[in-house]
Amino acid sequence: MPRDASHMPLRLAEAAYELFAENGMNDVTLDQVAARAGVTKGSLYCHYRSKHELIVAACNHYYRTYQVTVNALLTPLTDPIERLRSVLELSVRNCVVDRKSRVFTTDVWAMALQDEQIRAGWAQFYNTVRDMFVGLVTAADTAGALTTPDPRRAVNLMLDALEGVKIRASFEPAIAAPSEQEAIVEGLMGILNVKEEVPA
Amino acid sequence: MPRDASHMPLRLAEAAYELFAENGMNDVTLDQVAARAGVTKGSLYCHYRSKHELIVAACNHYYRTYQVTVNALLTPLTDPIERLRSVLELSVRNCVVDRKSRVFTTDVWAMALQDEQIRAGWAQFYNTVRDMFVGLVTAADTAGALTTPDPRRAVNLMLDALEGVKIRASFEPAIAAPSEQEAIVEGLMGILNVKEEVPA
DNA sequence: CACGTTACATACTCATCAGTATGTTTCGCG
DNA sequence: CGCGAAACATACTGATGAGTATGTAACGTG
Repeated sequence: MPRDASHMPLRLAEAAYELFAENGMNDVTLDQVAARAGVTKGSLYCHYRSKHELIVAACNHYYRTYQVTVNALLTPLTDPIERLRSVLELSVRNCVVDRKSRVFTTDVWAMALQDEQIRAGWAQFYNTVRDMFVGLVTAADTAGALTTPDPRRAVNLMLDALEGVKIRASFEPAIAAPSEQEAIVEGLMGILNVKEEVPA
Repeated sequence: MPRDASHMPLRLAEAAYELFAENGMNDVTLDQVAARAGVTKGSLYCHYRSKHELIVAACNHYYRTYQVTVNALLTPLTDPIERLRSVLELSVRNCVVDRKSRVFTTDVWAMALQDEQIRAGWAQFYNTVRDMFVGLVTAADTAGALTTPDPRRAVNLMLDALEGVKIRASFEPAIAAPSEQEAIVEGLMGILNVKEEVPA
């Protein structure tokens, strides 16, 4: 066996994610990615056979990182409503503050429209996230902390709003104000927490 | 004055929009745009000085078309709640059914992240749309059809969800089912129609 | 009906960048 | 220790496509 390069694929995927998330996938060359990882394009092609493969790797890296972050946040928490609120606060903060994440996911969405594999990857990631939220809502529901007749539907709408917030944050810097963020979290909680129906 | 070419800028902008909305801006060449408009690239450059200028024109064409469509829908309607619901139904149908609109706006969002002018253009368009919705909600409110303490905030959250639906529609074809669309419209109405607050 | 201006076409340049061909270093293993 | 395989570097190719240079056709005007 030659020298140990088992860390290189991840190293390259991270470098790719960083650059993609700063400048957009179209404006990043493989030379740049290789340079940031401390190698040259020739070496990059030892580990990925095309730019497309590297993009897929960068996506998977992003998905995994998200999962790890959320798990770390949830592990110490036990109160159902606190768990739900914490993830929402994290998510909103992320949408609003983290420009990198916005740039990257927006590019992924755009690319997914033309690319089956990217689309499937995002769909799977999104399903995982949705299942997690449905779990959190159901737990809060059985604990009596809220009442949601159709958790899955409510979670869908709430996640839709969350993605919308991410987009809007690109156009309205004012959204970054703490009071705005709180209000958004409240709004999202409101979507999940269906109160008594008013009879017509 | 030579031959009348006053219609060419619009003609080219329309051709550009069509192609951008089908294949994404990156995958469309100026030769293609010119060809669809029935001219050649040389002629295109008589009316637009760069691809960027053409993209801006395509955006403005899209914005104007949206406004015209909504106005045509609203003109004959008078009942406040019907006006609100109609626009929501149109918007959801559009998000869910019209792939072109999805491809185009997603590309615009991605581009806006790197381009001040595109960003400003979308921001202005979005403000107009938001103001329209705030107007519709306020009208429905004064008519007693719903109760929304902070219309602007509610409209923001509702529009966020609407954009989110557009994204999700790219990954979940099942969303196109009529029952799903109705449920989404109900959800959006729910965001706008804040019922009695439950005291803590 | 010249003549100048503008629309439009043709044919080119030139920069960019994904991908490749080929050489060089590293290092485990027989 | 030397040999082979994998990691890495260097230097190239080739396609693509935005933008340009230059020529021609249409048409209003004096």
